[in-house]
Amino acid sequence: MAENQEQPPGPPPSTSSSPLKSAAPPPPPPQRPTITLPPRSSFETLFNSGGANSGPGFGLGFSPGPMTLVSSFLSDGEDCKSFSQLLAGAMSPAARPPGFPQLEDRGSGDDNSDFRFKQNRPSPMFSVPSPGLLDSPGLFSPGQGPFGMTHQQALAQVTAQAAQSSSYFHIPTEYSSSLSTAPATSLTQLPAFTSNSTAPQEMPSGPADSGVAIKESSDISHSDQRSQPSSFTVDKPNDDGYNWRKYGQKQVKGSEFPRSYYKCTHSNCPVKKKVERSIDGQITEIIYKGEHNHERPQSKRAKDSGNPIGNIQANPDLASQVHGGHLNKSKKGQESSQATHDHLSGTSDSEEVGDAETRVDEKDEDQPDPKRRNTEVRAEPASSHRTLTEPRIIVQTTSEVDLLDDGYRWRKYGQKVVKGNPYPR
DNA sequence: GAATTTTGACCGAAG
DNA sequence: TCTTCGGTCAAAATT
Repeated sequence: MAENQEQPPGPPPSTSSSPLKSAAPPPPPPQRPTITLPPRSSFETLFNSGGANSGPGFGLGFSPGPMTLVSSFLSDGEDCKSFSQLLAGAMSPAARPPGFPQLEDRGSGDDNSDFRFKQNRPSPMFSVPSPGLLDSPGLFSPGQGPFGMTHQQALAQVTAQAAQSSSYFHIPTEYSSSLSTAPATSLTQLPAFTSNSTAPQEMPSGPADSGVAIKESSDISHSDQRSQPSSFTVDKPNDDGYNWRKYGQKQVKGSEFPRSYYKCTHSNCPVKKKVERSIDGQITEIIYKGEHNHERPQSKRAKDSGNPIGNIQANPDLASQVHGGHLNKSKKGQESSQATHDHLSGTSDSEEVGDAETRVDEKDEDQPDPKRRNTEVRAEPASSHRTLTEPRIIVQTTSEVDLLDDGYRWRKYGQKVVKGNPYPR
């Protein structure tokens, strides 16, 4: 993570839009305020912090004070500027357009080739505490604007937000103590996706996979993945306890990352999932479709592993709580509800989240197969800066519900006999 | 030899 | 009707 954030936001190579090339070390920007995060990652800290006070595996004592977080941003800063300076630099509209997350600005010469990079990458400065900071009405309220407050106020805001964000990383005792012992079924509630989101959603409720592996990917960022033991790195999309077979890969337009298509290898199991991952293997988006019609196969790793991580890997519900779900529970809850609110209110113009959901949902619900009804649940930061460490999770369930009996009124506008399908659409 | 992954081609939907 | 694009297939390659 730190590496990512330390990555100088210089202009991309002039002629290529390749993300690989864009990762090449550009010359350091001369005057941009940069904040170098401590080498210890949040995730690593999570597992190591607390020392004697922390529980096994997960740092029960991990609850850095707000100033710890704030100061951690500053302590290793290359420029050793004052916080006020940093704030001024980071928040200056002269240096930052309203979108703000342009600390990784590729420079004025940047063309659209890397727009996704800018769009999806978090601000290095604020990605660690929480992208929620980006949504802080105090810091970035469009109404007030970044200059509606003094630096002291901004500092207070950041401090408060950091304190709030620190709670994201606090794992309740019951979770941490049950990590190695709790059966999968004991943690079937889906944080963030169910408890806090008010969006119309239909969580998978199949016999075996009521949770539909909300998250199996590592939320560990780049440097985290490198620094963590291999058991921490969940780089295969089949670590949710189910067995998947990749049946395709495609470069999707609009995405710089290839999308992989997986099927559940269980016989007659219709579940598929699409995984988008970045070049370095980090999952940026997962879309589940369907429901497992079988029990989750026993994970060898889960059985063999004595450490809680093994169980986490085999337990997507738990993983979702530890990797993303609980760690991001509050955050994602906010984000999800925010997105939902924006979606429902139709007033948001900041992000395609709501609209995209609507589009996809309607599209899916309008699928020709009358028995198919897909509900998509996305957990995505309300801010438009989905991070690599927070892969977008989309769950599309397929249930045996009559499409035409979904409470809406549908008008048939066409029918066609599809080749290979005896039934007209 | 089986299971899995890779990859180019194909198909259908949508504009 | 044509083009584009996402999803899937299936043969080859790999594990």
